[in-house]
Amino acid sequence: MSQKSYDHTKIEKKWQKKWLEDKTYSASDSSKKEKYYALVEFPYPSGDGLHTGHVRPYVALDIISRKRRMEGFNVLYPFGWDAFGLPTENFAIKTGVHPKEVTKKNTDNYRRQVQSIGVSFDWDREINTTDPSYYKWTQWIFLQLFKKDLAYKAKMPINWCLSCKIGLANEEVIEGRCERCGGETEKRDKEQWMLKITAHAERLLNNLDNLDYLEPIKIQQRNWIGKSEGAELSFKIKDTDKEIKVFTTRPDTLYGATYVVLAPEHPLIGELHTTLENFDEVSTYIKEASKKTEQDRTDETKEKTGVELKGLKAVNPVNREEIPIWVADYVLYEYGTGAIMAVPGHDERDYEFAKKFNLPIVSVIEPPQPIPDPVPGAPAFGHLDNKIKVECWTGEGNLTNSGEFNGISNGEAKEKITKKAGGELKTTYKLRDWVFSRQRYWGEPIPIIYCNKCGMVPVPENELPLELPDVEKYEPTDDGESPLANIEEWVNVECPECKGPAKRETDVMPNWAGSSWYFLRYIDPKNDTELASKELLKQWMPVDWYNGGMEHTTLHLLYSRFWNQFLYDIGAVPTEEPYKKRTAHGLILAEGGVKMSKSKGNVVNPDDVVTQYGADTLRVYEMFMGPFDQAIAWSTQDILGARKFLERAWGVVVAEDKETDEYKATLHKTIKKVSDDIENMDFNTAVSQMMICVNTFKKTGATKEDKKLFVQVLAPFAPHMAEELWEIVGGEGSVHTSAWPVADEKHLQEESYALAVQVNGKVRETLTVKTDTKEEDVKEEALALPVIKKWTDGKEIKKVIYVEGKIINIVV
RNA sequence: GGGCUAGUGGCGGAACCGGUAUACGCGCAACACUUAAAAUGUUGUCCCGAUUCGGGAUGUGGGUUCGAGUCCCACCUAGCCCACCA
Repeated sequence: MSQKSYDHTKIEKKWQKKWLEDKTYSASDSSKKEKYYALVEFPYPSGDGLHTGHVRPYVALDIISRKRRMEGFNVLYPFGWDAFGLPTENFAIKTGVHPKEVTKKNTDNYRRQVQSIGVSFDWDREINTTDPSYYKWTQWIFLQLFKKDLAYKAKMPINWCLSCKIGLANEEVIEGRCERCGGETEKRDKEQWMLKITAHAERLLNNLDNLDYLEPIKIQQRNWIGKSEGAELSFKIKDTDKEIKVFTTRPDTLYGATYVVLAPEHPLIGELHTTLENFDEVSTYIKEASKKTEQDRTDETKEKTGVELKGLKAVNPVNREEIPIWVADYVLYEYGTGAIMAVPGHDERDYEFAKKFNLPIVSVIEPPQPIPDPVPGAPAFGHLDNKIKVECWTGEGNLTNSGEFNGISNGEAKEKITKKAGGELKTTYKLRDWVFSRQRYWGEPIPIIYCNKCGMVPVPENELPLELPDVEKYEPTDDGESPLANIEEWVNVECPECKGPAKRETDVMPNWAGSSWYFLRYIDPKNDTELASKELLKQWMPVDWYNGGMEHTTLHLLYSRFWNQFLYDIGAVPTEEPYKKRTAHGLILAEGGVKMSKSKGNVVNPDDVVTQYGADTLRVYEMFMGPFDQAIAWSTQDILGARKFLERAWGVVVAEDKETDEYKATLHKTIKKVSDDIENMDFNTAVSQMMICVNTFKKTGATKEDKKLFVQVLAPFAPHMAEELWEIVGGEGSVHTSAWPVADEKHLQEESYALAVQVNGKVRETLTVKTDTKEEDVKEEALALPVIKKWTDGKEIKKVIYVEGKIINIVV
């Protein structure tokens, strides 16, 4: 009798143990089967433990991996830990416990939790970014970047987090605040390691066309890279030997430039301070601007500010006109050349600024008459109304007030005017180089040595890994240097080249480093001579399906594409792009639709659900709760529904076999729908179809062979229960290595169907029609129906529309 | 300000290419079983009117169509991403 009742605890323990022992989910490096590489983003093992939000993507790709195995693929579905990072370090600062120990504790807990959910990861390939045998290769990749001049040092106005005492990449500053701690940030000059991701901008952009990423992901990456084509022009500064370089997308409007604007950080301002008549006013303005976040500076709703550089004039390179120079914080130093030519007649921001400060507005492009209405997707007309549009025309048109260029189209004028001005056509990108150093402890040490004689010298590759030494205190020094700077015996080394005295770099890498290549290491996780063997890489790459959070679209996803492209260029990996297909999951919110957070006390621990209802219930619930790519609120009540479904499923399978075929159509429809839905990540409708199947079985009973088919379809979703049921119905081996069932077409074709009969588009009656009935016969039958007669009597039938298998519509 | 996504019962949601709106689940109600409760099972459950019939309803207002949740236009609301990109 015990076989008849569903005891999730016993069943789940039993099979998890067996799967681990049998290595049911190990990927084989020597299999003749076709490979399939499924990947989920490896987690940062925080002290809070696994989140219900982690479970959703892990289970989703687990379902795909399990289906692929049953379809005969050699599946690699690996897992690991992205364990460098600030929370662990901050915990160490507070408690003095070594980050290594904290990481060990956290990963052990995570591993236990992930294993309790029955995700079919290949645990033999587990990796950890903080393991020296792993970060040896992260450091190795850095050295290759350094050798190819893609890693360089630069004094950068970087974002400085006041509370973390750490430099942040632009990408890590969210609304002017530190992405990690939420603290205030300011701009500060600092020597930083930079990675030249911009060198790959064009490839990162172009390759997107041939990748199977969700469309919103592509759009977001394209916008982030932000390619724009224009020209670089130089304005001489009158009575000096200096000039201002500007970047413009509209060189055709050069005759309309009535002033030039520098970003507050622009070095020319300092260089010219002796000629400046109002230096005090200007430096006050600059100081104010440095306090503002980029967010504030670029907020369109805030009024523009600026100060004229009195005593200086710029000379327009085409008409020799002398125009004023301003400094204003709506111009960003990091973008383009940090200076613009302002054309208020044809640029909205310049127009607003000119209006406020009474600067001249010159029209050099004639708007077509009449001015067309805004077209969606056309160049911005923005918020300007029609009257203003005449004064500030941002669209296309022919040139006027432009000397020899009058009358030609502005498109044509771009190149010609650039040439005349002695400028250069240029493409710029919004994408900025990646600030790659952190003045912190818990990261990969940057393997560079500074020698007074030899300069920057890479640590010899045979000395890698350069291990992170133990420190007594984990806080950065007061001037913001890494805590490593305090360990003299580590810092002071011999120069590898001249053997003279030298010092180590004390900055460490950001935690994006380890995650930029981890998918390669899974392929050959224990290799000590290469980051992974070339043959194995060739066998497994690229990743066939990568799922992760939408929030990583512009950071991790771009960084790792960049690294992979670089490794491809130096011949270390076989594919230019790492991921063939990328999808994204929606967030899981707390009950009530708000974010789960520790401070709100509304975090759901998956352990509790697993204990009370079982892993299979948790899995089925998370797949059933709603569309996979959408954010959705947790509901404790609804978990019960998933559990009841599994109990009913258990019930119909252990029930006595019954010889009948009433259920066949439903069963085969289920096989087909679940198969298709998994591919489209429509897991919610796949589960609902299985529910329909169980409800049908409950009414009709089923044969042993057909129960097996159902158990196989259920297996990716509820692997433990399915394995137990497989044993009960006498299946051979493990259900997870059995062959994925195929729907029998014979049972999918129905003999007859219900046809809706409409009159004037309203359904009045349904008619049961045999599948192959001719159109005329159907029409005749429909018109003869008493209910339809009632609606058509005494009226003229104008038209009868017949859609096979669907409806018939009578128009009167 | 821009972009993207969405708005359907009391709730989560379903609806392929424009073709019977509300599948599936939760909740709720009644009934059965029970001394009772839980569990389970059965039935019902968009709204209005009067039953087997009729009318109305997919954020709002228009439009295209024999037919619109789905397509087009305008607007409202929410979420996410981006943000003076020269």
